[in-house]
Amino acid sequence: MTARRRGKAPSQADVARLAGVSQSAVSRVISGNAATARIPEETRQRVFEAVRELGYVANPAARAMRKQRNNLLGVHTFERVFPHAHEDFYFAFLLGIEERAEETGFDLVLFTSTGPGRGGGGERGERKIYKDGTNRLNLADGSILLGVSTDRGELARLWYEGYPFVHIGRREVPGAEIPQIIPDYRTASARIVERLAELGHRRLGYVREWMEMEPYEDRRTGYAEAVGRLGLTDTSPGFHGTHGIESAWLDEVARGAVTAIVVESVRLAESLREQLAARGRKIPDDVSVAVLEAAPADLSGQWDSLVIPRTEIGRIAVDRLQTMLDDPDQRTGSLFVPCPLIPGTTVTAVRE
Amino acid sequence: MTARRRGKAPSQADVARLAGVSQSAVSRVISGNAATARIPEETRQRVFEAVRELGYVANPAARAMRKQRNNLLGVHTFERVFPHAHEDFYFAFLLGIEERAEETGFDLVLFTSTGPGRGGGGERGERKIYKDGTNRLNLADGSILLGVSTDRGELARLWYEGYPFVHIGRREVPGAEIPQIIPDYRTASARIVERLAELGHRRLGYVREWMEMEPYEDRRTGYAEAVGRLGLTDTSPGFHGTHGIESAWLDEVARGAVTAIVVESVRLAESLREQLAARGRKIPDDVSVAVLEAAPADLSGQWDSLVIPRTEIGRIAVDRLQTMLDDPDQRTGSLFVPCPLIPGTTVTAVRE
DNA sequence: AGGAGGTGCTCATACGTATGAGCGCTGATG
DNA sequence: CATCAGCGCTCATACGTATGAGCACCTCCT
Repeated sequence: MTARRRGKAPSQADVARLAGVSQSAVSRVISGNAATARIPEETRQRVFEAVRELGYVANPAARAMRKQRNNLLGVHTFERVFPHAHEDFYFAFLLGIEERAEETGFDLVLFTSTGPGRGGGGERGERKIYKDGTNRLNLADGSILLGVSTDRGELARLWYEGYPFVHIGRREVPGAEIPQIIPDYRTASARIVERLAELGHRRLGYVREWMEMEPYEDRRTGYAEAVGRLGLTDTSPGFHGTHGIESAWLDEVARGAVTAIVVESVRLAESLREQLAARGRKIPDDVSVAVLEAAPADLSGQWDSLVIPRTEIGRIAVDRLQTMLDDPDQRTGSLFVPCPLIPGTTVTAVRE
Repeated sequence: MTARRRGKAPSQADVARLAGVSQSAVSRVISGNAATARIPEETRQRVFEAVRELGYVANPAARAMRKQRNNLLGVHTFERVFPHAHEDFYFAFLLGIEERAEETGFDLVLFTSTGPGRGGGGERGERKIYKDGTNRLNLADGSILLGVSTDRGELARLWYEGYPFVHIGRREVPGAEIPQIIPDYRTASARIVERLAELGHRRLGYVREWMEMEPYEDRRTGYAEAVGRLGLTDTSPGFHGTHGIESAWLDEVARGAVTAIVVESVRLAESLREQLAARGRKIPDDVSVAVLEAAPADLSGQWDSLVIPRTEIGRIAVDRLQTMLDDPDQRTGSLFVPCPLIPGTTVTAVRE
């Protein structure tokens, strides 16, 4: 390696000078579009020689400006990644995203500058896509949005501007058809009901969380549909709005009014177990219970439940995004990803 | 928002047209260097109006090309981040990096494209900085290097080319003075020895890992120095080269030849505990033991040990890098970060 | 009246890369 | 010998932004 302009990285022009060719020749050699190149081996060697000598490496900014690609995939999380990664929330998604990005030769940008930063925004650390008129996202060719987006307006604008992105998880935005990749809770819930039916259960119950977010809606419709389709009976007081678990209903369950219960979260399932125990009833001996949620850590509980294929979803998100990048017109719609059921010890055949 | 050129993001030129000014005026308004701007409020408003109307947002590639800054900080790990994050290795570092990046308004690039990717490289998933002549790192203004770099040559080249980076952890490269940020194992080890001395211990032992890496060297010199300085006695067979823990030496320990032992890892400490137990000796009743390593998970063991302030180190790395960016000539040297000792239940005053 | 100094912009250019168009040359073909 | 294809390049330009230089106009002062 020899002389280099002080403080400046060498450019193709420098290489060209050294190799005794034009800058455009250098460009052709390096980003060798062999089809249109028409540069003989000997010249190529001279150029590579000069490249080595100067330690030339392409300027990504210039390259990005010329082509319309960076090979950068953005990851926007609406909160900080790592504290949550620790709690395994974003973690598995990121795992899949990273894997797939590596496999396809992309780098990842974590948009941290969009946070409240110095002085701006609230303590909670919520991140905005648009911040004082600057959308940092378009630094990347496209982005994956992850987490709970509080501001539907931002999503709408992003979509309107034609920026390529996919949203992990369900988020309906009126007037915008944002590409989402969604765990198929609906089918999974239905399958759980089908399985209970196969095991002879006819009278089911459903215990819901208090939240009204889209993902829960899906579970609820899946359950309701399957119950209807299979001609089963649903006797859930909570199904139409109650928050806690009504003790009157629990008494009925204890009396045998219901043989299987579908529950929206492990938290509620644990509570259910206690309350039934207080009434002298055991799971699964007296009542079968399946859970419609599974954080990885919950596996220890041995609940029969569905599993959200987080890593897989991360990988899929990357692929989807790449499809969109390759063909910008193709606005791919939403994609549902099957959620496998994992067997536990809380569901058995009905005994009567 | 109205007409926009099909498939193209609006540029300053478009805004200028709409506002009836020149492109350079737009640039001055937007990246308002108030000092040289000389644009009256009325015009500014017209421009902002046009910006809003078109939904203009700056093109980061062009901007990056013009200024020499992206506000992008690279994070290069020599292996995949997330599988390890899970084991809490990279995790705490990244936590600090992310925090500090957010606070200072930088985005983070995770260099994933540098991995073996499609077809290239080994199964192990090792990542290279230089890959077919392209150094992706310079996509970012500067980078933090994290983990075990196998290839010193890459570091040397990176340094030679004047790219701003800091290396977390110690890595000596002949001929290159790479800026490192290093847990101060040496002082910490010395402090542990001092503490043992204060507690009345005079005859110490040291049990070493088999590895010969720089970080262990630091621990060893710190220990040796302190022992010398305080006039203590060291009777460690392993100190000059043995791998396992010699049973002859353990017998001596059991006979009371040594009252306190410093160990390089929790793994070895656990083993030590067992072997002493087999000889009827207990920690700390008969022998005090301190550990020179602490993965977060190890805290459960209640060993007296040092703690590596990983999050803090991540934050410091970001700040260091920024200093280098602000003043490119200033090649900051290495920085040692103090490692606090955390008290456990395995060290007590000597009893005799 | 004439100059000085300030205001409100515009002009031109540079950053580094990629690429369509084109130019001069050589060798083959009719 | 004229023509023509193909080779091995070079020229020129565009991408979008930032910025030093400078121009036209106005106001104020002497």
